[in-house]
Amino acid sequence: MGQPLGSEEVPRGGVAFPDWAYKAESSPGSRQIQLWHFILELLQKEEFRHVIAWQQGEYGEFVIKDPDEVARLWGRRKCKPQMNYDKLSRALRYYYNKRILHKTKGKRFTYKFNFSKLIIVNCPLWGVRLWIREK
DNA sequence: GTCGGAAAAG
DNA sequence: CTTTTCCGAC
Repeated sequence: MGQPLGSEEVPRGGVAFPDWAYKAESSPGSRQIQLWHFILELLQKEEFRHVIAWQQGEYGEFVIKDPDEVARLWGRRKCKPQMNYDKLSRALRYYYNKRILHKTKGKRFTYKFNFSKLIIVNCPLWGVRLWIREK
């Protein structure tokens, strides 16, 4: 009793807030939204389930069901009308070395977040769940 | 489709 | 630094 109302679930697991999860728009300077933020944003909304969705079975794995639409949405967000899946996927490929994503080989349009070093947390800034790196 | 080098933009 | 653009290779 007497617990403050309106407080969301607190992050589980002794969370630290390091690098890339917090590089949102609130970063010092002027950093734009990053692609993996955008992907996560789409993934959490039901209205985009026909465009991009989590793959059942493997946690962190997602399938782009409509590459053209994802590219269009991404292009709109970044004011890059000429965006297409070919370019978007190149940006995704740069994440391989950054250890944010990797490809699920053999599965079309399927990628996977590196949950080996990720942890789920509630992001108080957006009121959404984000994955951040475990420290 | 997917990969990754290279150059360029912001 | 991240992402965009272009593109040859597989």
